[in-house]
Amino acid sequence: MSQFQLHDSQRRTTVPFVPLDPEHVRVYYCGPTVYDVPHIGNLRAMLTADILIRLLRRLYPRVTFVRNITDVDDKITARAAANGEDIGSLTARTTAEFHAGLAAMNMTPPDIEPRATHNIGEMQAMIARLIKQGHAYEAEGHVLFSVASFASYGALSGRDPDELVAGARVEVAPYKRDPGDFVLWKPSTPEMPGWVSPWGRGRPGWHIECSAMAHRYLGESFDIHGGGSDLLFPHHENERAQSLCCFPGGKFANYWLHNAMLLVEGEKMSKSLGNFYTLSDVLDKGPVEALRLLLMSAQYRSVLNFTWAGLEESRRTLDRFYRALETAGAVDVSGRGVPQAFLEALCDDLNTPKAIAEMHVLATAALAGDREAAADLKVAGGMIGLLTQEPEVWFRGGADAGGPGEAEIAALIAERLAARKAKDFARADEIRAQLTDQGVVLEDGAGGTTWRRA
RNA sequence: GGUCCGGUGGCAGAAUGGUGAUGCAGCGGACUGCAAAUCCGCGUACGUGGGUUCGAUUCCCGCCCGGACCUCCA
Repeated sequence: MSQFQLHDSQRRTTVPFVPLDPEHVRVYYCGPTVYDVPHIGNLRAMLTADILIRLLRRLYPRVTFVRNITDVDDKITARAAANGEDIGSLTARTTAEFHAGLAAMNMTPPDIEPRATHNIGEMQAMIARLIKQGHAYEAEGHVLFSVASFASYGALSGRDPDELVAGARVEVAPYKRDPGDFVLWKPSTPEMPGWVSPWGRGRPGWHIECSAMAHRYLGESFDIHGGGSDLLFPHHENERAQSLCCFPGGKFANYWLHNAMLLVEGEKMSKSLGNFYTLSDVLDKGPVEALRLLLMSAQYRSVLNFTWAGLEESRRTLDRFYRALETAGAVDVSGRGVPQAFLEALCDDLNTPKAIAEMHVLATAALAGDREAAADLKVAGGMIGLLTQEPEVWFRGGADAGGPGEAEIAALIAERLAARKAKDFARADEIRAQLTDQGVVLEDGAGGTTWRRA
């Protein structure tokens, strides 16, 4: 078995991955706050999780993948109000869109997908325990976590708590004992979502939900906790503080994984700037598989610059891979192992660009007639959720493909063949040009004329 | 301002203390009535200034530039 090594954010280095229990690897990922449709930045994070889980499943007998849905949050409340929509309706709709989008992207679904609103009791129990243990305090209807009570606060994100306070630009609420203290529970006005609690009707702070759900489904210690690098501080730092203080006997996450952000045409993409692309924006311009490949074209810890030219290049790369599979014809891949060089690339901290380069090596061999290489290519692609279609479907499109129908194309090809036999090349070229204009490329091969949609 | 990450050929993007992947694009050729696809061949890179070393793109330091986080964000 290839040695899997992973970059751990806390240790700030790449280390061999050693599971707490080799028979059962446990992973927690921060999922979406469901107030809007998924955008390509969300998708990059979700895809990083997907590749991680696919690899772990290849290496270990059992993997539990937990990814939450945050369905109570002030952004949700605000959006629902802005839409004049019921909160439950908004979260149900956006959750469904999220699921549909990830399914379209061929992403591995989580084994458990807990919702914050279904775990309020777990959160309240943790908060009560933190208060009892002296790590949290009540103030003006809020419950706050006391940063000063946790000696290693800042260790995950590499921040010095004292400097944090000095440089803090946050507006410090007067009831905080320490500017770095963060909310575990906060009071709700009657029109806001709220739950009865020992501290009054209120709602949870952002960070406690993940601590509570991770504990409930994975226990006090688990293997990997992941999310976007923007979550490193304060979200993950705070989760860690809460969980370790609540359960001092556990170690919470053993490895922390953070994917880098996405740029769009060289610029930062963010909801607040409003320059983000949703999945459907992308699908208007290219096949979903091309987006999937594009998001894997940079290693997850590198900033990825999303461009339309990049999407097109990814589509052409898939053309090449599918061409290689088409050239080989039907190959038997049942029981076939994952190609070693490809697997080793993934085992090296999920080095997807290198893995894709190995697929190119296989494609080159397959194009030269090596059917074993074609089978390897198919298996490698399948492992990372690519090359799942038949080449014919990729090139010619399914029943819903636009442009001229198959019968029409066949008739034109027949007419062109007759013209060529009669040396009427003007008419033959006219037909080719006509089809090219309609997005259909003709290819004259030894076995006759074939076609594909450009 | 603080903390952290990164700067590789026209583009994307890996590895590496000593012949620098892979793909796209470009150029030349083969094949084709013309194309497409494929095949063969070619070219081009290590932000910058020092240091360590027999030798640095690779290690160390300064500088410049870009990005992330510090505030809702994947």
